[in-house]
Amino acid sequence: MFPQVYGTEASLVNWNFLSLFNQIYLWYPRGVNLDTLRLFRDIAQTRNLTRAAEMNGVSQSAASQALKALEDALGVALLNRRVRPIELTEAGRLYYDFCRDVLRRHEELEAGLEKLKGRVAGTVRIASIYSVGISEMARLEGEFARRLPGAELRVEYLRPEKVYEAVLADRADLGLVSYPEPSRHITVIPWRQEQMVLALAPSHAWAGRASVRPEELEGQDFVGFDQDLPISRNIRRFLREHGVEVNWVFHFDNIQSMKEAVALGTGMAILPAPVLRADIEQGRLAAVRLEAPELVRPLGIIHRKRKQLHRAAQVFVEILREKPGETALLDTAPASGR
Amino acid sequence: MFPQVYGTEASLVNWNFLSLFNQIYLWYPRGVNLDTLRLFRDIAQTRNLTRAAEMNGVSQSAASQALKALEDALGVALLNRRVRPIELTEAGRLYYDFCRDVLRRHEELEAGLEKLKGRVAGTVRIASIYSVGISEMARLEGEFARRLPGAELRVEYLRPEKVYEAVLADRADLGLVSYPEPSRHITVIPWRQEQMVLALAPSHAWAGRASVRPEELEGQDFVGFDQDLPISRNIRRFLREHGVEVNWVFHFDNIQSMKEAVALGTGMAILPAPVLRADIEQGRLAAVRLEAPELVRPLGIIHRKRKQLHRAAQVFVEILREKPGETALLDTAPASGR
DNA sequence: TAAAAATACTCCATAGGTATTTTAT
DNA sequence: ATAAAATACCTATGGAGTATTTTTA
Repeated sequence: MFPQVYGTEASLVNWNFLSLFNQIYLWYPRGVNLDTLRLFRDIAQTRNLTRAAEMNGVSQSAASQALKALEDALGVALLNRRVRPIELTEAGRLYYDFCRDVLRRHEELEAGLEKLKGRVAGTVRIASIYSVGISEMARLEGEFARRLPGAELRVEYLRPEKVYEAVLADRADLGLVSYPEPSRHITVIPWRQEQMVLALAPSHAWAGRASVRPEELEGQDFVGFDQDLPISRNIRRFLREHGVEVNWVFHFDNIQSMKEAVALGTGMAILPAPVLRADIEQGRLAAVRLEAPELVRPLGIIHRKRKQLHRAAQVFVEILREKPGETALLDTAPASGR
Repeated sequence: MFPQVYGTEASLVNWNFLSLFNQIYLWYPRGVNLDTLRLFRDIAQTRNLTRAAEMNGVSQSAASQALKALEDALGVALLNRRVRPIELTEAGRLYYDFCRDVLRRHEELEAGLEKLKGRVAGTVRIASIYSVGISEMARLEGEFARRLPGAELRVEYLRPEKVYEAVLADRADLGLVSYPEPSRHITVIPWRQEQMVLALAPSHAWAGRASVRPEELEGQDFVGFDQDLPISRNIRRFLREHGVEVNWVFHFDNIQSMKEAVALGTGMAILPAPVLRADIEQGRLAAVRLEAPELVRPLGIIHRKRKQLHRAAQVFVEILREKPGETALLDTAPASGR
């Protein structure tokens, strides 16, 4: 708090017993904030650091350190670690109650503020890239409505840069993007990895095949993404690594155009499997598995750093993350059910 | 929260519109914790950032940044800055209530924990170096008793290193030391600067003088502090800078022994004025002002970093800091009253 | 022996400082 | 003109990650 008050004079001085202490006591100081309270509440409830850490999107190590710092700040042990599963001490119970009270009070505050802002606290505003897909969203919307019957979900489909813009300007609570890029203002929550497959015109000779090896792509006509998109770089690196050169016929900056070009037989394309589902079902396109499990498109949830997500938005994030990344590994066949 | 999840792959990629945004939006993210709540409460009460900052021991700049971060996190303005003095918005009032509720709840928690620890929440445990002096402490104790009639003050006088030890081990809430040294575990709150004066035997020829110039010290017999104490280095640097060489007769590691040596006429000494008061009054020692206003002994309050000081301890710190540093500039004459 | 928690080590984001500019009376 | 608040710029630190060790059942 007053770190460099004596900086000029006294910190040149070194009392040797002090440097000694530095070696004796090694600890991990840390600020206590709402995240800490949530974490401790979850630790108290689950009696499991690892799980609580996971629930709060941090590592087990971070949870352990936060806990230690908390105990240190309070000057009292909150958990009895001599037993498994861990149990709360008397002080721990007091602190647990404190956490719950404050967290509840904070929810009230949020509700009050949302009301002021003239919004229903239950409205989640999503900005999404086109290629996340309507069908996927419909499923999410259903689940959301089931869990929070009173709440509303508003989804806007935008070009990627507009998604970032909407989140930054607080016109959207959450953004769904591919190759999510954290920045000073944007926090990324990983969502899922979509398997990339080879999209073909249904009339193409390979249309019926079970899979294709990368080497077979040599010299084929290809429809690609604009060169400066991350997904394009990824694909080109992949081809390079397999020593394959393809014949780029067209480049587009959006998946819709690429699909059309492929459907017209202009060439083949490497695309995320989920975006092809409807087209395959309706016979407009065919898809073949590529023997390249590493070729995926990461999707992420973005939101403004430090912005406190309200309850409904948190629930939506939970729903998104519930089905872990592996939706993506669905085969090229029209994925059965959900 | 998930900072390097895509670190390996995607952060090599740079979407140019993102870097653009980084230049457009410049803000100051910051965690919200109890300090923030206290700060905002004080801002709301004083309607004055600068004053509130001061009350919380941070700079005006820090307060401004914290406030901005807070508004950002909440997504709503808390203050109307178009007027002076600043006034709260509707949201600001909501947040102010929130702050008070949480802060009160936190005090309850603390009280509960202190009770558990078997201590009265009103007991402040002070570890102090000897030379802060009994008389000074008596005054402080009186003021403390006046403000918190139920509370108890327990003072232990220790050697400097033991003071640090007691604070580190949480055997003391606060420590009073000279040349306070912040460290990984210790936070320093500046307290006051004690003017250094020339201590003489009452029989010494200079005893009646109003002041002495540094140059006059050349060749005099001196009683000094142990060489490796910060105060000793300070004094020796001072002499060196004035091109003066004195004749060191004895070195001691504590002020009491030095005073005795001086009283016996072994030599003169440069000592902090306040520690001499009683001896001067009782005629055991004389003191003369040194024409060296820069020669001071800084005193500081230390406490464990991140340790939450309880209410009574906070009050004690306030009392300590109330009389700002200039007690120290009292002349060598037996300081009149307070 | 396996699962959970604690610790070692590292990195970079950020809280907060000083200095300066902008804003409101 | 002046006092307060905001901003520019910079640095030390501490929050949180991965990797490893220690602990309990």
